[in-house]
Amino acid sequence: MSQPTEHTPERPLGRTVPTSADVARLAGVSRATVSYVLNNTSAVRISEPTRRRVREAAEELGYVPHAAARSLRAGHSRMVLLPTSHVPVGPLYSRFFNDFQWALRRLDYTVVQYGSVGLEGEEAARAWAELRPVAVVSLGAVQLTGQGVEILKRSGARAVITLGTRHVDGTHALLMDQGRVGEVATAHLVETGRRTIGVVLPEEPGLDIFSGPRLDGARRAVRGTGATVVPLPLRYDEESAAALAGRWRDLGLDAVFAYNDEYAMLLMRALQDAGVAVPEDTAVVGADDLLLGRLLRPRLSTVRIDMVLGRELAELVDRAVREPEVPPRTRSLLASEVVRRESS
Amino acid sequence: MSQPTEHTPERPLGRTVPTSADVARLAGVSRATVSYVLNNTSAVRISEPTRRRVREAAEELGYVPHAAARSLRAGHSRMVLLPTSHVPVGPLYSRFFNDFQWALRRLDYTVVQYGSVGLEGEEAARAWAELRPVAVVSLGAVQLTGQGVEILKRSGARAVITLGTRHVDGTHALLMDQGRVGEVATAHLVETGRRTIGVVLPEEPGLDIFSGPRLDGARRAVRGTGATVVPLPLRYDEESAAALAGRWRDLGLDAVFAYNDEYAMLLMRALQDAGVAVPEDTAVVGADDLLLGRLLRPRLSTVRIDMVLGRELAELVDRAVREPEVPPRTRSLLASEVVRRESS
DNA sequence: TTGAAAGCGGTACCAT
DNA sequence: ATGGTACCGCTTTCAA
Repeated sequence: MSQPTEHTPERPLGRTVPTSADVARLAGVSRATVSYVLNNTSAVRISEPTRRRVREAAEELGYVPHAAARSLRAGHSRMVLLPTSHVPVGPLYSRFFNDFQWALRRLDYTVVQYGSVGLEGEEAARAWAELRPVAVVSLGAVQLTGQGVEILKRSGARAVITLGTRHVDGTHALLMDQGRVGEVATAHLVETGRRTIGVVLPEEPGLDIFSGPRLDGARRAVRGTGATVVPLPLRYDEESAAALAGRWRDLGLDAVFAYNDEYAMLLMRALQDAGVAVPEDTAVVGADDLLLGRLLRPRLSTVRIDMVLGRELAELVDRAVREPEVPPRTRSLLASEVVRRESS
Repeated sequence: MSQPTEHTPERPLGRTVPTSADVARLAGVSRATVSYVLNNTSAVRISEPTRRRVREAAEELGYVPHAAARSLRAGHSRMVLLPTSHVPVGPLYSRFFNDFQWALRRLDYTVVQYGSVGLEGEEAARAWAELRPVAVVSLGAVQLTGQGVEILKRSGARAVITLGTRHVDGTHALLMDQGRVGEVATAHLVETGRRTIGVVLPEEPGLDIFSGPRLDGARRAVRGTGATVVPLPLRYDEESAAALAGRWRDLGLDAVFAYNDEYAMLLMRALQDAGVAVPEDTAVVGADDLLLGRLLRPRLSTVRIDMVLGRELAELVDRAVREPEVPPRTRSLLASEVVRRESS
């Protein structure tokens, strides 16, 4: 729970912020009338001259309604809270995110991203709950606990939606089946005759929630085929890649699923510099289907991942808000498909 | 209304959100006492047994204070609003952004990103003003007008800070001198004997606020040298790059500043495919110093851009909030430096 | 040590 | 067609 603000610099502001009372005074009407006019309340009819006077007064004062006061009175808000911490870069996510925000706005929600770096579990949930959002959509940035969900719902959130790799109790969980990504990539490599398949595990923080399930998927794919999977920790820098490439022949690898296209490019370059031919000696598969991969030589094989549409998720949020009695369901949504080019 | 679900009888939806009055009732004290205890108000001394009863009651009810009510009463908030629209991807920006949020949080501000896709100028300012933020930091996503700044300040914002390429009246403007990026890149090309220098202008929306100033900077760099600058519109796809590369010899270009490393890679690949040798026939310079560039062959020359530190900006925000009487200043902050590799 | 009550800025019911 | 007014949840005097 947050401490009271001791900062209170009771410095007199040059101007005081205009309220609806100021508008009423200037227009010579009551606060009620101001509210009716500015909200176009249909249940009440206000004469045209009065409307004009109110509008002009509001304009002149630069009046802007106070969202906190409004939602306090209304007893609810239209705020959808999106906790964010480390921004997952990448065009795929970026596009989804923009679509999602745009769609929610069209549904008349106020989209607010709450910077949650350094917040964890229950503490995070409490911080979010203070804002009394009507819905919380956790994009996997912060792991939400069952406790946290309970706090949010108790404080009035009508929908809690998680987009991630794990199911959380009490939420509409949208599972991004990362395991499937590793599975299709590895299956493809096995089918094309590869036997000893490396799987890159980025050492950068935050990526393990994706890379772990992908490795599991890869293991599923080789089960019963006689092929084997070798985890390959890798930092996103040239030294790390060169070191790994230097051990390549000792490792006896003839294929690698490189986590994504960027790591794939890094590793492929290092392999080529180390005299390992791609795809002859070693096949390389990335993921994300970046333009980047098509520019490489050989052109990079990849896994194309279809992320949930922003608009689709926005509609799910809206439905969950309007019908909270519908029990939360878990849906899986990540179609993964291998795009074979020249590197495999 | 919704009937209680038989499967989850302990979670009837109609249940109301606990308030401090509920806590007071359960603890057998007044609301004032609850406030004192939960806020650790030092001016008032409450007996230990009472404190415990209050805390236990709050815990049992899952009480979370209502931020809107609190700031309504206090007359101010500690919210810093960051309007966002299209997420500018890229590790440079991403890192800055995380640092910035983290630093603000440490200064006890609540960082809120407000999704502003499709909002413009005054309308946007009004939407932000409704939340009564103590400060607004516009990262260039939405162009703020003088009018908009006025609206924000009138509604209580004690600091408005813009990070962008243009100065906006009434704000602390942090200018990212994009012109300098184009200037140093082009000067480098001129110094190494190039005469006809292309400057890539991405056709993707939103990038013109960067590319325009960069082109201007390039023009400054050739002034009086006899060299010339040729604007080169380019979409971020292979077709567009191939078409441009096909016209290369007709254009008579012997160098190109490719906007950034990604466009540079795209174009360099197209040039090589079209039989244009890099750097012999044409020198290529990118920007952003991505790892990507070091992986290309030839290794890509680039412009390294030093972005303002997140912590530094957070402190500027804090100072501006605490001393709003200090007049807004404009500061320039983007150190640009050419990193010469093999492509130029 | 604790409680009663005013009031922050809106909205909406009930009078007039 | 308008105005008076009782709230929403919380903090903070002032009184007891």
